[in-house]
Formats: sequence, structure tokens, C-alpha cells
Amino acid sequence: MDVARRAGVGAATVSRVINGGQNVSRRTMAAVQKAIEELGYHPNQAARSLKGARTKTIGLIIPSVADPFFSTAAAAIQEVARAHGSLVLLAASDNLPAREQEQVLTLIQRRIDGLILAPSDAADSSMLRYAGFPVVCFDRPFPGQTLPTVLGDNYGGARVATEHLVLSGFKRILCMGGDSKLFTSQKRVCGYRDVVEAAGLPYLADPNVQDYSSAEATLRSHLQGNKRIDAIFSIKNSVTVNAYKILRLANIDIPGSVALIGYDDFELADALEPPICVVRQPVVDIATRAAEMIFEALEKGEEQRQTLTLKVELVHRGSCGESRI
Amino acid sequence: MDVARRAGVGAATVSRVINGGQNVSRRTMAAVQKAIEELGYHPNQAARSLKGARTKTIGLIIPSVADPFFSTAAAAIQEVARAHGSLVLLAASDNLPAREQEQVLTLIQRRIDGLILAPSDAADSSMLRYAGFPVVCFDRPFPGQTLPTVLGDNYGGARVATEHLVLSGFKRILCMGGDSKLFTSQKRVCGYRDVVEAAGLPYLADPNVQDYSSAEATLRSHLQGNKRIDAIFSIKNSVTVNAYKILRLANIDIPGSVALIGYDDFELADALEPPICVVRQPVVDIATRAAEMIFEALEKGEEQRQTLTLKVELVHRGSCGESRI
DNA sequence: GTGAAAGCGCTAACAA
DNA sequence: TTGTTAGCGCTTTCAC
Repeated sequence: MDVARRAGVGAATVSRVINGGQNVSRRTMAAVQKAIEELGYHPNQAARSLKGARTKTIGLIIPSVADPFFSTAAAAIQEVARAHGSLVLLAASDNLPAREQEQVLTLIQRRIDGLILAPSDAADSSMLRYAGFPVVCFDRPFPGQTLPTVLGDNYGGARVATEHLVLSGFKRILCMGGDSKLFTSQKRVCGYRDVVEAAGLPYLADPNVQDYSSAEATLRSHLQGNKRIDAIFSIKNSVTVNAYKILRLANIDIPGSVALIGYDDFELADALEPPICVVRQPVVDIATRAAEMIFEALEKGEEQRQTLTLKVELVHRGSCGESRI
Repeated sequence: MDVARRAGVGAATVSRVINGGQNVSRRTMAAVQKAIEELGYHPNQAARSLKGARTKTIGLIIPSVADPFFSTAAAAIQEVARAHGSLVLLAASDNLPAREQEQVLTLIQRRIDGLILAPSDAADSSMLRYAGFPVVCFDRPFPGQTLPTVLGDNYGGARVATEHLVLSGFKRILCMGGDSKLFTSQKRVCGYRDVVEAAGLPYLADPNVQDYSSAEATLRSHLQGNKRIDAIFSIKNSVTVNAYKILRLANIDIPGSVALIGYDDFELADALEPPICVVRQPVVDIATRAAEMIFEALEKGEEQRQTLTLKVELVHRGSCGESRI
């Protein structure tokens, strides 16, 4: 250490000064700080963590950084990390198991203190075997694993949304959107199904709608003939938006001809015409709780296996109309 | 290294195997790999970079992770990093110089290979003095520094937007929104000003509008009397949306009574009624170029000081109406 | 083709 | 109060 040499002291003394300056005389302290200043010295975190200390870094793997749901979550997580003096190593999996595995491996090599993960549907359970740090899942559980998990109540949210439509008197409710392999999609479709079946209404689901054109095709087929739908429950944000656009373009009145309710709130849901009714997930809460669980595990030294299911909220807006009964 | 012991070889051999296995016999190679497998061994990246090697990590400091502009940028940057075998350390500054400085310092201690930064308006130029790695700014330049920078053409974009309004025959154009301390806001207001002044139109700017209520107050005052505005140029996304909501709520026809044009495209700009005309910045391009500049500097060993100004694009939609002339 | 040894920058333990 | 030493896990000579 040239700081030590310049200040005319030993390396250990410099270390003491850096770490709060216990048992260092005023004079030496000042001399060392001066040397640090002059040399523009910054302690090497890598060397520190080599000694077995924490890396003060947590990993975050999400399907997409650009997705508003996950970027909001990432913001909340980075804030919790910052409050705990840690940084976030950000990685995107694109929902690809191979990519996910690759990212987990690099994070293990980085010796992160903990990992927050929104696992892909085919996440490989073996990859975390030798992780050596706490892992918390959010938004979705890890398939076939009992890892601590924080998620929104997908089943309950779908039930509430569907029940709202049923109670409003809608009879032919189409559930569309998502990816049938995805945990969240499955749960939401289940919630929808259980409610329509209990109400004796037809089960009309098209869980694989993704982009504009597939949404258009589905809607077109369901909007003609005598088996015309009168309401849509979209379980995914982008699909909700596409459905809205398609209906508007086709001059189909919302909710007069077809009601629309979506899953996940979005920025302009209340600025559309009509404002769109949605099930709102507590994104920030979910992410914050997940991050806090990591730091709790780090502080207490023990990891809990619990799954935390947070309540979702039905946001009433114009797109479901008033009760028809 | 217990992998070495288990495989009955020396530490150096293990190292060779990990790094591609040059000069290692098939047999030893296999034995070592078996030991690695059985022990669930992953090389410690910290120890590696201690030896002076790259950390394979770049830092990213943005004002807000939840902001769509920056999260889109972050996604693009993490993708470039991944393609170069690197990870992204994510930090948020909240536009607070103190926070920014704190984050830069922690990143320096992490010995990141490079830093991508959207500096706050009062960024402290001294903090990067001993950084020891390439730094690239994006979206905004570093105040008073000549760092390589990638940004959109704020001045030009504002000119194009304002000219479009002028050419369409609007006479009283209000420029609103943003934060007058912010570089991007200033440039946009300049572009607006130069165009209206050249056209002999009144300069009507309220650059400090931020939230809904301030937008409402500003609009209210400008929408009454005989000095009523007939067009709005909003230089910030959230303000554009608020302006839209306020106009709709007040039953003011867009563009019939007041035209509206915004800066930065947004998800539902084309789903609103009418669709909102905007200046679109090439977010992904900006971010990708910035990230690539880092890796170029790393590969070529030299840093260029250039500023890259990327073209923006006027997206015509209904909110500016047809030409009035 | 392989192993022994040095050293990257730091801190904890022990001496002085 | 301060300095010396050892060692964290790895890679890189340099011998063999």
C-alpha cells in the first residue's frame, strides 16, 4: 500500500483508519487521511470480500428490464439494497431457462450475498444447489422448489375480476392473454374458470394471445355470430391494451357492447376512453418484501421457507360499466 | 483449493482447466472437471480480479429505475454488457448530486471496468478524478466536463415540434413542463424559443410544471381571456399525459381548441383520443451506443471524447390536427 | 504436462 | 497506539 508508505505508517493502520479509525491517534489518523486524499485512494472491495466478508451485492434476475412491472420492482429492490449499503447486480433472463442458468452461474462466481429472482417457467432447480446464499423468488414461485417467495394473489385477483363481471350481469366472458406456461397466467385462468363454472357460465379462454394480431384474430372470432361475448378479462397488460385498441378501432362500445377488465394497472389506464378497470398488484410491496427477506436472512442467518401472498386490489373504472341487473 | 486436492493435482492445473485447459492432458482434465462437479465449485471472481484482471462489471447510474426512458435504456445496456460477458451494477441517483456521488464512490471501490451515467444537473466533476475506468454519459452531458456523451438532439427535436405547430398555423404556443435546471429541458425550451421568436410569435413558457396540479394551474390561466393559447408543446412525458387528462376533463377539444405535442414517445400515445403527436427519441440506440463506447474504450484502450448526438423523429398523430393554413 | 511459489489488496490476530 | 505477519482464492511465472 503506497498510502501506508506515504503516511509513514503500516498497512494495518491504514486499514483501521478506513474502517472507522478505532484505536488510532488523531495525528496518525490525519496523516493517513491526507495521504488517502492526495493519492485518490479507494479501498478495493474485491480484496475485502476475498477475506470472506460480504460482497455487499445482491443479484436480481428478471425476465425483462424494460417491462414496467419488473422495472418498478427493480427500482424498489435497488432502493432497499441501497438502504442496506448494498448494490444490485442486474441480469435479464428473457424468460429463457438457459439464459437464466447462465446468469445464476455468473452471479454465484461474483459471490453475491443474496439473489432475488423471478424464475422462468422451466427454471432448473439444480443450478442453485451450491449457491451458498439466500434466494428469494418474487412474482412467481420456483418450479418444484420450496424457496421463500413473494407474489400477488393471482388466483384471488382473477376471481375478484371475474366475479365483478358476473355480478354486473355479463354472461359470456372471454379470458384472454398471457402465456399458458407461465405460473401467473395459469393461476389467473384458474381463478376465472372457477368463477364462471360456479356461475354456470361458459368457459371461454384463449390463454395464448400475445401480440396485436393474435388478439385481433381471437376477438374477431368471438365478436360475431350468436355466441358473441359481452365481456373480456385480459390477464396481461399488453393484451389489455391491444384489446382496447382493437375494440376502439372496430367502433365497439366499451362497456356498452363489450366490457373490459385487465390484470395489472398501467400508467394511462385512467386516461383512456373509457378508463380501464383493472386488478392492481402491489408491485412495490412485492419487490420490497422480497428484498427485505434477503436482508433479514442475512442478518438473522436463517432463511425461512415461507410464501408470502399479497392482496391485490380491484380498481373500478368505467370499462366495466354499471351493474346490469 | 480442495478441488486440487481431490483431483490429486496442483492448484495451477485446476486454474488451467478452468481457463480453457491449455497444456493439460486429457486425463488430468477429466479428473479435475469431475472434482469441480462433485464439489460444486465455482471460481471466485473477486480473487480473479484481485490479480488485476477486469471485473467484467460495468456500472450504470440513472436518475430513476422506474422511469420508462431509463429502464428501457438499462435493458439495452444490460444486453450489450451481457454480449460482452459483463454484468451491470445498477444504481439510482434520484437526480440528487449527493446520492450520485455516493454511488460513484461505491462503484469505484468495486473496480468496475466502466461507467455509464446520466449525470444530475449538479454532478460533481471531481468525483471521477481517480475513477480509473472509462466513463460515458448519456441523455445529458456531464456539466463542465468533456466526457464522451451520447444524447438525443433535444434542441433540434424541440425545433421540429415547434415548427410543426407554427407551420400548422398555431399562433399562441405554450411550452410547458420539465425542470428548468435539467439540461434536456433547457435545450428543448431553447429550441422552442428560437422558433417562436423567429416566427414572430409570443414566447409562452412555463418550464417548471411538474405534477398534475401545477399543470392544471398553468393551463387554467392560459386558457382564459383573449390571450388564450391554441397549442401546447410539452417537453416532458408525464406533463404531456397530465395536459391530456386536464384538457379532456375540461372538455377542451384536441386539436380543435388546443393542439398538443409531447416530447418522448410513450406506450399508449397512439391509443388516446386523439392519438398524441410526439418527438420520439431513439432510446435504445442512445443506450446501446453508450454501452458500446465503453467496451470499445476497453478493447482499444483509448477513450474518445466525442459527443454523439442522435437524430430524433417527429411522430405525426392526431393531436396536432391538419394544417390550418 | 505439471507443481511450487509469489503476489494481487486487504484485514484479523498477535506482538510490541 | 501501532507494526508485522499470515492468508483469503486465484493466476502467473518459472522450474522440473
